[in-house]
Amino acid sequence: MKEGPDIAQIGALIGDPARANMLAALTGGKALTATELAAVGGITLQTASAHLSKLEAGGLLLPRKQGRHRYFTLADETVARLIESMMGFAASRGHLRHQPGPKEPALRKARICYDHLAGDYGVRMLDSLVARGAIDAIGDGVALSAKGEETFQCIGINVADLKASRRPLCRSCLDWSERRAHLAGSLGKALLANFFDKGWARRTAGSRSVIFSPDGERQFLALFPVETPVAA
Amino acid sequence: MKEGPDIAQIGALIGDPARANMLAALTGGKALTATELAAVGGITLQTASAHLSKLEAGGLLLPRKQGRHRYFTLADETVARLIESMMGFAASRGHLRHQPGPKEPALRKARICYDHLAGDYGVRMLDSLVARGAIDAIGDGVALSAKGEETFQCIGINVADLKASRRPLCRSCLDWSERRAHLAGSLGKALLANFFDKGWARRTAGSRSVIFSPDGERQFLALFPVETPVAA
DNA sequence: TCCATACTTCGACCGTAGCCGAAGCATCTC
DNA sequence: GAGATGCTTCGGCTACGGTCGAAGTATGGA
Repeated sequence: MKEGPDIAQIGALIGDPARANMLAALTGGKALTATELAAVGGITLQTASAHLSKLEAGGLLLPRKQGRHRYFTLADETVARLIESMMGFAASRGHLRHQPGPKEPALRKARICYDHLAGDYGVRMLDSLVARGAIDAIGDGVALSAKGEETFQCIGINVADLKASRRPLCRSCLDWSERRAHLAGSLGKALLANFFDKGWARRTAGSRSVIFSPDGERQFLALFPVETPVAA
Repeated sequence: MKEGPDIAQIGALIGDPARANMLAALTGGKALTATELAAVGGITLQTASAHLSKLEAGGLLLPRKQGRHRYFTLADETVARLIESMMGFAASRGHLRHQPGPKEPALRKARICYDHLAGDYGVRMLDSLVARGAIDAIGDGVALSAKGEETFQCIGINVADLKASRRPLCRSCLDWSERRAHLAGSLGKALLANFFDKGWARRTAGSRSVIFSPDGERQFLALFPVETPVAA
C-alpha cells in the first residue's frame, strides 16, 4: 500500500531512548556538544556519535563545528514543534517517565521550548495577551492585533524589527504539560529574550526549566495578569 | 536527564514499517480488520496480531469486536493529527517513499484524513470558505463566523446539530501534501459526508484517496471557487 | 455436529541495531 | 613538537524485536 511520506523513518529515529533524550534536551534551545549529548543519553561518546550521525542524516539535527567541538542544535523550529507535539501526545496516553522526580514541577511551571517560553507561565502569558487584546486568537491560531504593537513597545520589544525577518511573527505551539497553546514565533522568542535581559529569569544548567527570580516573578505576574472570572 | 513524557515509546511504535503502514491506512478513516491490516503491512496474520496488540497497548488503536472479526480504528482524532503531522514533517525532510507510483497524484488531489477531506481539494475548500467569510481564520486557527451558519445551511448541513456534540466544530489540520491547513472537526466531517451523500464523490477500496465523479467535481469546484488574484 | 473462517498464542529463528573497547584523526594548549 | 581534549571509525559482541510455521481458541454457518 505504501501511501504518502515515510513516517517510519522518523518514527524510528525518535524511537530510540538515547536519541529521544538527546532531542528532548535540545528542545531546550541551547546548542550542545556531542559529549554533553552522550551524557544526556546515558551512553558513551562513541555510541552517541553514531546516533548523532543518524539524526543529522535524517534532517533532525544541524551540526556546527567550532574549534574542536561539534555543537548540535535542532535543525529547525519545525523539529521542536514535532517533538513538543509528540510529548503532548505521549502525555495524553499516559506514556510518562517512571520517576516524576523533583524537577518535574519546575518544568511544568516554566521551561524553554526551542526559543520561547512554555509551561504554565507560557500559557498564562498568551492568555493574558489575548485578554488584553494585544493578540488575536481563533482556536489555535494567533496573530498580532492592530493595537498589539504598542503593547509590545511598552514591554520593550520593537515589533517592526521582528517583521523584517522571514520567520512568522506569531505562532501557536501546543504545550505538553498544559495541553493548551503558548506563544512561539519570533515574538515569542523576543519576549523570552527580553525576560532574560531584564534579569527576571535565567536558564538552568542541565535542564529545560526556566527559573524566575523572586522579583522577576512578581513583575512577570503583574505584567501578565489573568482575568479573575466574575461570572461563570 | 529524562525530562517530560516519553516520546521514545510512541516513536518506536510508529517507527516500524509494518506498523507505520497500518497506521497510514487507518488514517483513511475506515475500520479495518486484522487480516486487512496484515495485507497493508505486507506481513502474515500472526505478525500483524502482535503489532496490533502493541499499538493497542500504546493507546494508538481501538479494537472493536464484531462477530469473528476484530475491527481496528485509530483511537482518536489526535492520533490522526499526529500521523498527518509526521507525514508533513517527513515530506519536508525528503523522507519519501521510493516509488511515487500512479496513485500518488490522486492522493494529493483529494484524500480522506481520518474523517474529513484533505489534499488539494481540502485546502481549496477551506480557502474558499474563508474568502467567502463563512469561516474566520487567524494563522492556523479556524472558527465558524457569524454569518457562516447560513452558508452551511444552504449546502445542506445543520450546524446546530453539530454544536450539540462535544467535539470541536472547526479544527485546522495541516495537510502534508499541500503544507497548508484544511478543515477538520465535526464540520469538516459533515462536509465530506455531505459530498458522499450527494454522490459527488466516493471512497476507493484500498486507498485513502477520494474519487470525484465528473459531475460532482464540477459542482464542488463551483461551490468552492478560488479567488482569481486581480492585483498582487 | 462439523467444518470453515478469523484471530491469538507459542516457539524458534534470524537480522539488525545498539553498545562498548580500542585505535585513529583533528584541533587546541603549552 | 608533545600532550591533552573532542570526536569518529572500526570491530566484535549481544540482545531485542520482528518474522513465520504450527498449533490453539473463538465465532459463524450449514
